[in-house]
Amino acid sequence: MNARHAASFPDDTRARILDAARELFVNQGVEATTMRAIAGRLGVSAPAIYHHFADKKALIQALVVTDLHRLAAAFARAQRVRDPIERLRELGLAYVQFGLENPQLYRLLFMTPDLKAGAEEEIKEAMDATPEQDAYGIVRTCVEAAIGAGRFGPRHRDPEQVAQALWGLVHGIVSLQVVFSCQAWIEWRDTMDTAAMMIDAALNGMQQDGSEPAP
Amino acid sequence: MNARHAASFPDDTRARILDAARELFVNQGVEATTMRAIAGRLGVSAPAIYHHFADKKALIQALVVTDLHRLAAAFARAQRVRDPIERLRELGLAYVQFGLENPQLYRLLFMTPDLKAGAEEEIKEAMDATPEQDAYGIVRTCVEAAIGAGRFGPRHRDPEQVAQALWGLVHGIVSLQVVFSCQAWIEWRDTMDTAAMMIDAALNGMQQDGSEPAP
DNA sequence: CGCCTTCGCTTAACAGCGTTAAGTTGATCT
DNA sequence: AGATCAACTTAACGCTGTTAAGCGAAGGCG
Repeated sequence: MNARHAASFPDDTRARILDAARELFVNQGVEATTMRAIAGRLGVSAPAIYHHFADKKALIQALVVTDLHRLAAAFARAQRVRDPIERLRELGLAYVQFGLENPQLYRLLFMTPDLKAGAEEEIKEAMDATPEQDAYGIVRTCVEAAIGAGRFGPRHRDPEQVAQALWGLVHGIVSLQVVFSCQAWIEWRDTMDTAAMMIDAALNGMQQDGSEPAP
Repeated sequence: MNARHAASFPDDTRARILDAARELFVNQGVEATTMRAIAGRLGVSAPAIYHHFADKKALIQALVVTDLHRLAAAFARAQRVRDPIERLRELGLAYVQFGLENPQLYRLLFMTPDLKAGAEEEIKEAMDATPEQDAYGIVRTCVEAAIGAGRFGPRHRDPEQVAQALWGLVHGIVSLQVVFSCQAWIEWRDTMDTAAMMIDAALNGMQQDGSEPAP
């Protein structure tokens, strides 16, 4: 028999490391979480992790690739909306809600530079392998549908650019909140309200021509 | 005489520490810059810094308070535009340009959480002391002018909310670029173009009513 | 069966980090 | 002159991510 010995599950150690790391990262942040803490939670020593991941960066990257799918999953309900403009609106709101509900995970996925520096290939592969879980691809496809239906003005014919602009819009509103919410010198309004207002304004504005509105 | 001895300038050491720290932070990032490296650049030992700043966080915060004014300075040209809507557009473009030209400084100012956690009071004081250097205040004032002139639709009567939404819009576009520009699986468009397109769309959208555009 | 490789893990250790403690120097104040 | 204090030094601490070396059990193979 070439089955593994039944001391425990196949190679669940790698998966258990990822789970422990995710929990600690989400609860106390990435850089506040030490390799020793992750290992300690599993009852193993810190260097044991290095048998499964090259270093801390690789561990984080593996988590990022995995959890990018969670965002796409949060898009499920929004994707059922028929009208492409309405669908874009719902996708944007779902994005903001995802970020507000998982601020530390959001930080990990979208606000940590240098992190994805060496993982381009893996991310691309993960996206191509399961396109229904590629959040950016979902948005771009939706933009393409809106453009194809003639819903956008002449300045908004490039799906890539429009998708990037809309992503930037919602990402900015979420990440401002993540970074500055503790700053009381700004009278913060409810983030979901602000996001809804701005998404509607942007979508409305893109449905007009480039012509000036009445002053 | 109660004048200082003339061995060197009054207490320029503190200023020299800030300058060295800024240069290293901007060139290699905050966490890649060590206290020993900052001190070494001045020819002093690392603990010497602790006579001028409580810890690394305080050093960074002092730098943030100082350099927030640089952004306001970048707003100077845009503020000369008469029309409030046009002025908002130029402010947004200036913001994006500032971020793209100083990506590491931008990261330091606007993308580093926990950093400003204990510095609320100082930032607020710095803003109140020199309101013409309060970048957020400039934008909010401009939004108030646009609202006062009746340029915005009924859903956009709250200057604070509109200012936050517009800030989020430009911040998102800049920070996506800072974090994801190295990711080649996205066909990035020119950031300034994307920003201009989206700023115009949002401003246009806010100038309409909340009514639906023609499908 | 006995050897021997390989895997998964251990303990020990290293270099580097931010930071603190204790001592030294030199200018200033009384 | 003697005390004081700021500004700095060197030495060291505890922590980090990471590497080196070794150890025991599992499994293939003659």
